[in-house]
Amino acid sequence: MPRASAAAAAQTAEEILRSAIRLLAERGFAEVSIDEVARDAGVTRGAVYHHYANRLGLFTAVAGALQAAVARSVVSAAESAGDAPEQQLRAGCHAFLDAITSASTARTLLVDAPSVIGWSIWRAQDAQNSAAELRLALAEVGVEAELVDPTTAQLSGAMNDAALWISEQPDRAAAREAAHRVLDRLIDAILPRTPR
Amino acid sequence: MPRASAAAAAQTAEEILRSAIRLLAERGFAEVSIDEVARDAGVTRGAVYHHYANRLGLFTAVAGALQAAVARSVVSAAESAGDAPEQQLRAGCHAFLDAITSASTARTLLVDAPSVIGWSIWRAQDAQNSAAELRLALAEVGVEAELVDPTTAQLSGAMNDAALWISEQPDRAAAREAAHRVLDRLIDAILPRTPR
DNA sequence: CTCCTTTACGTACTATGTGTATGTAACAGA
DNA sequence: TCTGTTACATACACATAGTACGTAAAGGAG
Repeated sequence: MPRASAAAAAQTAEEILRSAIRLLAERGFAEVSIDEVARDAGVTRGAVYHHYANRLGLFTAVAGALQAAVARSVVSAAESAGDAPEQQLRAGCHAFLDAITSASTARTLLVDAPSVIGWSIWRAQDAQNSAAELRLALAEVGVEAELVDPTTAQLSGAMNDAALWISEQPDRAAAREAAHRVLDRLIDAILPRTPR
Repeated sequence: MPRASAAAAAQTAEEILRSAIRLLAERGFAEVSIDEVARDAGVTRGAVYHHYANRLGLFTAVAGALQAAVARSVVSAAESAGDAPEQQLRAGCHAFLDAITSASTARTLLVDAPSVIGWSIWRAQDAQNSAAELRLALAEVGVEAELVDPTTAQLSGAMNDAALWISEQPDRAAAREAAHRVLDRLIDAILPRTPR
C-alpha cells in the first residue's frame, strides 16, 4: 500500500479511533485487541501503533473523545438554561445523564475508564472537563466550601450509576424518567435551603 | 513436595486468596499476574489453577470475599440501630462507607470488579448482598415503588464515589467526616417528608 | 492392612497478544 | 531533483494465560 498524504493519514487515525470506540462500547477494553481494531479499521497493527503510543494510549484517546462530547452537551445545556445558578446546575446534571446514556458511551466512560486509566488519574482528567462545571455550579449555588468536593464526588457518582442503571433497563424512556426524578430530589437536598 | 491433607489444602487455597487480595488492592487486576500471586503465596501456578478455575475465577473469589465482609458490617450496624427503618437506613449507609474505606478494598470492589466481572453481572451479584439491604430499607422507608430501583442505584453510586474520594484524600478522618455529612443530606432528600 | 481411586499439587508446553525493531515507498519541502 | 521525514507494513521478541500431563500422597472401601 503506497504511503498516504497528511490528510489521508489524519483520516486513517480517525477511522482507527471510530473502530475502537465502537468495539470498546460493544465488548469492553479487556475483550478488544489492537489487532481487532486494526482489522476493523482496514489497516494493520503497524498503523495503530504509528498513530497511538500503545493500547492504553488508544484507549485514552477514545475516552477523551467521548468525554469531550459529553462535556459539550453539558456546557451547552447549562448555558441555555438562563442565568440562575440553580437552573444551570439542574440543566447540566440532566444533560449529563441524557448525553451519557444516549450514545453507547456509558460502559467505556464509566466502567472501563476508571479501571484502565486508573481512578485517580481519570478523575483528575475529568476534573478538567464536566466535573469542573459541576464543582463550580455547586459552589455558586451555595454549598459550603469544605463540602464542595465530597458533594461533587457523590452527585457525580449518583449520576454515573443512574446512567449505568438506565442503560440496562428494557424500557429506556421510563427508566430515564424515573432516574431524572430521583436526581432532582438529590439536587434538592444539596441546595442550601429548598422548600417544597 | 508431598501432597497435602484436606485441611492443608484448604489453607493453601486461603493463602492464595490472601495474597491475591493484597496484591489486587495494591496494584489492581491488570497489573497482577497469576504467577505473581502464586509466588507471593509460596506455591506454583499449578496450585492456583487447581483451586481456582482461572484468573477471573480467582478475582471473583476475591471480590466475593470482600463483598461479604462489607455486607456483614452493614447488616450488623443496621441491626443494632434500633427498629425505626430510617435509623436502620442511615446506620447501614454510614457503615457501608466506613467498611469499604477502612480496609483497602475500595479499589478492588468499586473500580476493578465492575470492569473485570462486568457491570451488570456484578450488580446482580451485589443485589443479593448489601444492595438488597439498601433496596429493602428504601422501600420500608416509604420510597415510591417505581423509584426504589433508581434510588438504590443513585444512592449506591453516591456512596461508592464517596468512598473512592475519601480513599485519596490526605486527611482521611476529615474527608470521612465531610462525606458523611453530605451523605446525610442525600438521605434526607430521599426520605418522603423530612422537616429540618 | 492393602489396594485403588481421587486429590493436590508441580512441570512442561501451547497459544495469544503486546510491544518493538526494521524495512520501504511515497510525500513534501529545499 | 534530491533528501529527510512520514505513514505505514512486516517480522520478531517477550510475557502471560491456559492446558495437558505427571506424580505422590491422602483417604476411604474391602
